[in-house]
Amino acid sequence: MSGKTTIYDIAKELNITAATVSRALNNNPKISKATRKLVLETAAKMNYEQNKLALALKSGKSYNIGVIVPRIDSNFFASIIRGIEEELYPKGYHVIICQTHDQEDLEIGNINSLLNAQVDGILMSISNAKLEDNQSFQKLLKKNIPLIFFDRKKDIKGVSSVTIDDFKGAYDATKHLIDQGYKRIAHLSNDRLLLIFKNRYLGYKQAIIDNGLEFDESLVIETQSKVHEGKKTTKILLDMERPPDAIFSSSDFTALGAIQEIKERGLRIPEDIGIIGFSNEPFTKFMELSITSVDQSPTEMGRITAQVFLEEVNNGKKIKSEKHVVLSPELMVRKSSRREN
Amino acid sequence: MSGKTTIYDIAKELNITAATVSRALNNNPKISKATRKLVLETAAKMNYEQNKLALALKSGKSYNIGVIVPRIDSNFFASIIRGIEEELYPKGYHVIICQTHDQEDLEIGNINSLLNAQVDGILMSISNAKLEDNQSFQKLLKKNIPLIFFDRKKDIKGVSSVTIDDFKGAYDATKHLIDQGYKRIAHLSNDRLLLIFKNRYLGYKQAIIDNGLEFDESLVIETQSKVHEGKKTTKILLDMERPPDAIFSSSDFTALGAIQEIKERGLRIPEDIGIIGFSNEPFTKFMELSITSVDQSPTEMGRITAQVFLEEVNNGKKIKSEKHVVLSPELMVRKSSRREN
DNA sequence: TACATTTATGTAATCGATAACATTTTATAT
DNA sequence: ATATAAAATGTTATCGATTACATAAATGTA
Repeated sequence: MSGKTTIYDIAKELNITAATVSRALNNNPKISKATRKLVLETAAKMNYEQNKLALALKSGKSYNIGVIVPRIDSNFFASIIRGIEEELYPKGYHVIICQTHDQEDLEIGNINSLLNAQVDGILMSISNAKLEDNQSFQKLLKKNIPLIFFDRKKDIKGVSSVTIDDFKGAYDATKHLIDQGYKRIAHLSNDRLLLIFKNRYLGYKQAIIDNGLEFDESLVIETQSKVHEGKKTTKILLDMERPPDAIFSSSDFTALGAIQEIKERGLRIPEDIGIIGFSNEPFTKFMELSITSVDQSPTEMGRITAQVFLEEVNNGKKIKSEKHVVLSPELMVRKSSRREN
Repeated sequence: MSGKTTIYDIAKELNITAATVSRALNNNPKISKATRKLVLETAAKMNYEQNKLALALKSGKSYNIGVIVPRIDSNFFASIIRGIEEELYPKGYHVIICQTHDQEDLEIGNINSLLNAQVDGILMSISNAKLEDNQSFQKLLKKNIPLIFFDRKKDIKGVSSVTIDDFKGAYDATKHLIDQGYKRIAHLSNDRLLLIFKNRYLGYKQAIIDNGLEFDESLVIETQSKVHEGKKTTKILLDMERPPDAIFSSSDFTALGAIQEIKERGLRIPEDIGIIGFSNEPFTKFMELSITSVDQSPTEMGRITAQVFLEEVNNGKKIKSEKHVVLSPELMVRKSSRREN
């Protein structure tokens, strides 16, 4: 009554064995055309549907993959997940989502929880830089379950990654500001234990140096990726004896906070101060004063992460080779930094 | 070597049977303290971890639930998913995400695919109004698998839903415009075969009528939830013989398009024309000209949807009772409609 | 016709955990 | 010390599908 037709039901109905039914359903060559046809028809009639759970237990492949992100309700991560899902669904995979909220214990808990659920792979963006506990990762590797980092990675032997060239993104952004004539460029940084922020900092610094500007460490301030934090930090910058005339922010949200503070002080953007954010969040384009930002093509990143996973799976037991895909970011020049003409 | 310790391994190690191991691990009372301790220690030593797949096959509960949305990379749906995940993860559930991209075949495909994966329930926002094919839904119900609609629902007997009071949201928004002195209010609608848009239209209409304004059907135009569509439609409105002096849009994106068109014509907001959107997308608050919008508290909606699911699961075989939660929307009044003082 | 092949089907084990039922061991009462 | 109850453990079937191996049926060959 409650659905759930199994191959045994079909077998009984036709007075054959479950093995034969299984073979018929799987296009196994060792079966007569007549029987196959009969089984297929009966299966359809009885609304048979394969129980993937049983298959998974038998085969050791669940066709589920886990995706771990700090949070899902940010355009960046949501877009990555979109890309992953679109790439994997056609191949028969389902995507399980876990959020860590930047909590280390949840990060580890999620990994274990996904392992218990027998996922075929884990794609994740690590949230905690201090996550010294490589144990959970090692466990994955020992079990030969593909682990792939996207965006926020950790250097672990045998683990592939898909990231963007944060250094280049930052370098290009800073260079653009310099080209626009800005001389004293500040940088709203973030926890530099995380590679992405470290590299953005380094790219910024290199651009300053390469172009003969004075590099002033006091113009670099670490803050959190929140609007009000950006505002607070900008207050500090503007109150300096020699305030900056441009700000390259490692986050669109802090860039927005900076804009708010700058406007409150009656300063003009981009005439008096230039602003660039990072991530190309949708709102940067929507603002009347549109914000120049670095696009990370997150959907593409998700797609490629999924592809790298598929490659590893298809590679099977072969040599576990790391693959590191580095995508090129694109500077989206908008009003907040375009001073010419 | 490759991990995967099973209860049989532990049993062999201790010269007992798997059943005893299972009992020890599950705190079954029928076991001696000594054996339990021994098993627990050995399990820890051998890095045992329960295979949820085997458990799922045996128990018929996968502890996976499917969530089907049109797309995940919109703040609204991402926030709902966030709420769902946060509510269900602590209860041991994993959330599987599927996107339909508003395609009917994908919608049906997703349901079947999730069914095969033996999910314990499906939470979804239907994307296609024309989805006459109730077959897939009936299949779910027949199998006694909880199906719960959120936001975009369909009236199906036995199916619970969590929605917001779109009528009220629209009514309040329109009433607010009227209170601000706007006299000729247009409505950017959307496919009214979908209940949410139908109800927003009805709420708008009722507010117009209740407040003695003239209801003019030509001021209601269906469009798609895209910025450029909103712009295009607004063009039509502004070119009318008697153009509107306010626009209540069923989407924040069309509201944004409307603003762009209005500004290009040199009209002032909110002085000449008032604007209200729907959904309270993050950017509405970030804009310099912040947009008044109707908040749908999506994270809360997700949470409650999950709770309704849990209730149905715990209800077990009991009377299948529909539950319809209707959340109250909140009007977020911002600059785009605040004309007084 | 008799024997070798090929083809189709059946049998039974397996994946890992659980649980009803059976059996053994230990504790308690007489 | 013996009967009996209670506690602990073992045996085995089960969830649903797959598959190596065994067997039966069909076909081919001499």
